[in-house]
Amino acid sequence: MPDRTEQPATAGRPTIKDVAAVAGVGFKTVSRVVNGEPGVKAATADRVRKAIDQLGFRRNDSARLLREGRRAGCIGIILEDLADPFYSLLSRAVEEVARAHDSLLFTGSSAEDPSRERELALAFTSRRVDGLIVVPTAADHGYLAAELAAGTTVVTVDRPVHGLDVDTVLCDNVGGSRTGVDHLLRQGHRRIGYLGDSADIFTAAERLHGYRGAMAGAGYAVQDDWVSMGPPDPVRIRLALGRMLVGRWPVTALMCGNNRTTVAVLRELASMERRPALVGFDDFELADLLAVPVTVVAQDPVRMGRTAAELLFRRIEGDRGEPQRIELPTRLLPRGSGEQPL
Amino acid sequence: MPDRTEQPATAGRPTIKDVAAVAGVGFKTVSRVVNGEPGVKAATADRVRKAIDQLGFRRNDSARLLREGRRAGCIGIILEDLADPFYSLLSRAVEEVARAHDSLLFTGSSAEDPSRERELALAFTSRRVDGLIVVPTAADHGYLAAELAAGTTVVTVDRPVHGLDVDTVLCDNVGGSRTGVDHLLRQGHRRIGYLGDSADIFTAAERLHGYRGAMAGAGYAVQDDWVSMGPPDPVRIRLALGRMLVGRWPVTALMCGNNRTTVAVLRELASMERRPALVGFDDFELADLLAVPVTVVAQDPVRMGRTAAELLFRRIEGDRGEPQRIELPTRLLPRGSGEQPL
DNA sequence: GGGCGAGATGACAACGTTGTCCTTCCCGCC
DNA sequence: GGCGGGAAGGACAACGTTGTCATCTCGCCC
Repeated sequence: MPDRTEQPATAGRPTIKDVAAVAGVGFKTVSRVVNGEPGVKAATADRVRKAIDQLGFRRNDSARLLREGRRAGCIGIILEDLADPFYSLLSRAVEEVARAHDSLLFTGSSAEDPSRERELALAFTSRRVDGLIVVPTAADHGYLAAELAAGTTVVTVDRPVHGLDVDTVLCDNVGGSRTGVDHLLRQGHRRIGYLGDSADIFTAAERLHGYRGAMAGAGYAVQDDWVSMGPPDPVRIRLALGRMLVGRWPVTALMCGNNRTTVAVLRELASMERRPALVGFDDFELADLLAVPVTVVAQDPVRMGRTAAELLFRRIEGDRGEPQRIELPTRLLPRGSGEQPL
Repeated sequence: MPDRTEQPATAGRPTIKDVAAVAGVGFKTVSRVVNGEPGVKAATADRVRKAIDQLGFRRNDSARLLREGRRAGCIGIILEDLADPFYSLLSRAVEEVARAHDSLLFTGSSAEDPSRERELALAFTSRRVDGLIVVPTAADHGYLAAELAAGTTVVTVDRPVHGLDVDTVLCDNVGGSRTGVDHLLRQGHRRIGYLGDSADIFTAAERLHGYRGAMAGAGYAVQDDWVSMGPPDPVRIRLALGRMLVGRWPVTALMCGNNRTTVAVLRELASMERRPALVGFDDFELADLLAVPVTVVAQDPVRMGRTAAELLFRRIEGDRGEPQRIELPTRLLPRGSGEQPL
């Protein structure tokens, strides 16, 4: 029969004091055993271990980390939407780096809502996370400056925050977009439409900028109707495409500003007769297996996430160098949709 | 000029004691102001608030939650791979429910490695998370039983754990798979191949079971060569397809066991001449826009995640009813690939 | 036999909060 | 003037750990 010499004082999980009572030692001795510190006789240690097993004790890391004070052993990531393949790949890469640094990962989706981003960031810093990776929404980030001043390590990824002196990992938005549009121009297209995300989002604005630059560089004017910026809402996309594709001089090619937009556009085009050439910013799964494989300007979300996380941990571990702004290259992947005859 | 009457004792973030020193009050008074408790004169409260702003104080929630002891305000989710669209949708839904319960979310990918799952689960419970949502790997879960006994609330999702008495949210794997195969049978197919994930994964085994049941139910034998189970590795898939599609009596249709497998199969088929009919388990983005739109048996990862999270929080909030096993329905979405002529 | 050093162990403070309870002060009333 | 009472605010313990230091117990050596 099991001998219950003592039983834990509380109803919750046992503490080292409960273990100590059962083992008949001082609670500091239990702490020593748990942490493998020297200075405990083998016999005593055995007794303690037996008590630990009997009670199912597990050290409370929150209490330990509070006491130790140095690090929390976790970081937080705030992004637009965890369900977006781009961000889920990015998160996964961050998670991997965190794991290598014995750190856990809080995730939170801002849904592009500044107040929600703020709420998440403050919740994370209130837990005293060691650092924060943020895909900043298009809003004032005064609150982040305050957290920064208070000592929270922050890295922004995918987008910068204007005026905030932190490490930032971006991709070459302007150049990538320009590359895509240049590619279409090389195929002979002159009337090229642009569909992008809301213009107040950094990446969207930058990529639009790249498009305009490419068009201007080649000496072609851009008509107002050819540009449509906003969330990847099917109705908006349909209307915009309608405007671009009708009339005497419809666009013959489209540049799409991100993966969500590209997919929405493809879906609309599927039920239309026109088949404009198309280049999308961001790669996406199955792009190569569509009826017309989609040419894209690919970024590397895994590399982006990994880079950001590595920067973050370097800071956490004490690096005090100048904040870095890393711009990752993009790659044009011609697959068919961007090489359609005029 | 700013009057620095006092300065915080430590280099780290200020505490209520630092605030108290600056405001010239006892630290309990600061606590009262921070928590909006009554019993503080307006003038005193103002002084405290000023000190809070001056120092950039933010309450340490870890310390608060340790002291309060009731809940940690966070849960953890352990899944196979955060980057898998199925799981990222599921996580996103969990996140949303957590948010509604003022809870943060730890995420961790097990990569189908039992020791990694265990490591994550123990790291989470060591932080005393309020609960755990687990997509269990195919391994012994004795350690989880111990956590359960110690009072951690656990819900498993997508797969059950044999012998563990916890809430579980599954989809109708056998029925869904059967529906898919029946659909192919109705089109006149008799030689139907099956490609699934490693057979030690619960869902993979169940779906295989559904396939065999459908075939047997219709009175058709299954040849050994027609079944291939394993990770969605391109080489394995290619070899398996090779075996199925050559010879005098090649299979005329394929059932694929999950989204990863379906995508891998589609990729291999793209470079082959044969075009067997195909039904996939799990829906995936763009399935409807492929050259041949893919017929799938769809589950609802968002609903699955939401259901699991709601169950979890019901438990956390005190529900002591019998553990539930919820089986969500699947839906056949005919799109073309499953309706190909024989 | 007494002193000493080393190893084993425990007592207690501290981490940053909140809960409990006590003290102080002021006011009004008899 | 004494007293009751309520508001304001502070002292202190506690949450579950770890760090610091004191104590205790040997065995050993002179």
